[in-house]
Amino acid sequence: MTDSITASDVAAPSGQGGVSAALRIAVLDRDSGFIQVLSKRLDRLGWEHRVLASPVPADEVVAMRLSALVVDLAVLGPQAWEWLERLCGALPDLGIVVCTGPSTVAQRVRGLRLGADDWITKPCHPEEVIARVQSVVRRRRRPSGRATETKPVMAGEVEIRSDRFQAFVAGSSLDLTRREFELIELLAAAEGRVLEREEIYSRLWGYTMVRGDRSVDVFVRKLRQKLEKASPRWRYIHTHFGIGYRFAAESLDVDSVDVVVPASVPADWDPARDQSELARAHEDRELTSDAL
Amino acid sequence: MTDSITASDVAAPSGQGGVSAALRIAVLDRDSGFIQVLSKRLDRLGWEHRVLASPVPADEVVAMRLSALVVDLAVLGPQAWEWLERLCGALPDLGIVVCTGPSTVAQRVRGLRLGADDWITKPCHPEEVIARVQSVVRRRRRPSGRATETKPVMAGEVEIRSDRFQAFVAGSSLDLTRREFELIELLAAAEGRVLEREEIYSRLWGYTMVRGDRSVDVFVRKLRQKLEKASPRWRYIHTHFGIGYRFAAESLDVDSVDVVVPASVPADWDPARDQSELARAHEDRELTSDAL
DNA sequence: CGCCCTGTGAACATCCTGTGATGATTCTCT
DNA sequence: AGAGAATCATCACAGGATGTTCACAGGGCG
Repeated sequence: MTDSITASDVAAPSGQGGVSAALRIAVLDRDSGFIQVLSKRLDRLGWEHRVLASPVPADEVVAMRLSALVVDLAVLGPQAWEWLERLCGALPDLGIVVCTGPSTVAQRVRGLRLGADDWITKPCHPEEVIARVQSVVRRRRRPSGRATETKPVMAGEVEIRSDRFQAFVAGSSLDLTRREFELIELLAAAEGRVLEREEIYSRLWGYTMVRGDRSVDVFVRKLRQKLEKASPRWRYIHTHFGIGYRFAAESLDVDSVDVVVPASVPADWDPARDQSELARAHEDRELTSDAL
Repeated sequence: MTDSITASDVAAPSGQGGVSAALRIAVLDRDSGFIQVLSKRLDRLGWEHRVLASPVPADEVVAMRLSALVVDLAVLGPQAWEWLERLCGALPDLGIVVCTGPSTVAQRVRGLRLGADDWITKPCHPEEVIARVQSVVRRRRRPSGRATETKPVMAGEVEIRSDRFQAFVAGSSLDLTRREFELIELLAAAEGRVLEREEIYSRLWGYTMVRGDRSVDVFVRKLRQKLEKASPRWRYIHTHFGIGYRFAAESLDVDSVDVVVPASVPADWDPARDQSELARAHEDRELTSDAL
């Protein structure tokens, strides 16, 4: 196996909910060199991460809402097995990657049997750690689907529900088509920022807009019609001449002078989504270019 | 590696639904010594297994209905990456463990990124291979553990009983076939969310849907027919054009203006994770109690 | 004042879904 | 093992929903 690896080889096919959406992981280790190098990589990936120097009770780990945990068993001392077992029992959905010094086959087998998802032997390349964490999380994610990310977005009178691919006003559906929904979702996610036509087009259609294409305008019109019919006292999509469109719910009622309600999201919303996908291709490229 | 591992140490107590329930795996390798030793272990575990000496097209792998595949990339030759990628793409639910000779970090990262679930470097102990396969499969299986959940799900007039693989209306069975039942179960479990065709397909068929496949539609139709016949005053499966289907019981009766009853579960429902967690810890404990 | 941009409606092409039928495969019972 | 039934995979076709493109009208901007 002497193949050379190029960026295109490794670049992952950009899936919707791609594997490399930003993850949240913790590293339980004391090897400062390892931690430093790994942290740097994690930063670049845009993953939230946290370094722990000593064993943490399961409850606290729960509270961290991690996707995965990288742990050096050496830190745990003699109670390593017990701790590992308890943690795996308490958090069956947590990805656990043991990354530790030389070990026997028996130890590795035991760790894996106790519930660890992978076992890496130090010294190891941080990139491999990341790849293995991704692999573990990828497999973990599939079942739960998007059950977790079902946060409705509100703006004015409309409620945008990604889980239903629909927008609602007072409980009744706007009956949006796929593209219409993608459009309102995109605009609403921009939280009042102006989006240029080109950007809208490339995000929805996946390729760059050719000059003179009126598709975006047409869909904006259709959306406006449906919004107007369902929620006449509000304006949602605002034209910015020569630039594009901005989404912001504005009431037309006289009494409420200037009610402006930008698209809002639940408090614990994770902002990194959009960027992460872009960052991803980027990331992958870097990953393999320098590495190895 | 000083510990000696004997089969009895690790051999799974023939648990009924344990992690080590019999798996079905294939080994794609030509290293006769390795194969022989591994096969012997697999026999003792009671796993169905099959040795392949040369790359097999994805379709055939599908037909084998495997839990996992252990593969030595050396067997695949230069097209190893391509083959791996295609296989992972087609069978997102298949556990893939690469077990191959010395490799670079880059190669391992690449393999994992392409969809492999683990990567073991030869020479390796067969017990570790087995433990890693189990680890991969354990993670994969979690969601589908329906054996224990015997809570009937109600939606409109239909009652879905996972324990009987049937749905009932007013006590009489709909006589659903296996696929039909899996479909209604999947849809109902989504609790009113829209499921995309691709997702439905990959969850029911286990591999990725090719464009133009109408299987999902056909089964939706069959389901609708049976539901319609048994419960004419309700609509259950709703089409979302260009996306997929959504399950929600809606009454057609005029008096009840807009009765919408999303799939619900009995009041005493416990997000069944509890049980599975318990079950899991249990298994794991057994597995390791004697070992090492 | 003229140019370019946007709003609008409609025609057209395309894609998607519902449906019935057919052949292949698997299962069951003898 | 073999016949028969049940189940599944696949196809072709029709109707409808959706997306795309066009032409024209109105309005902002220099």
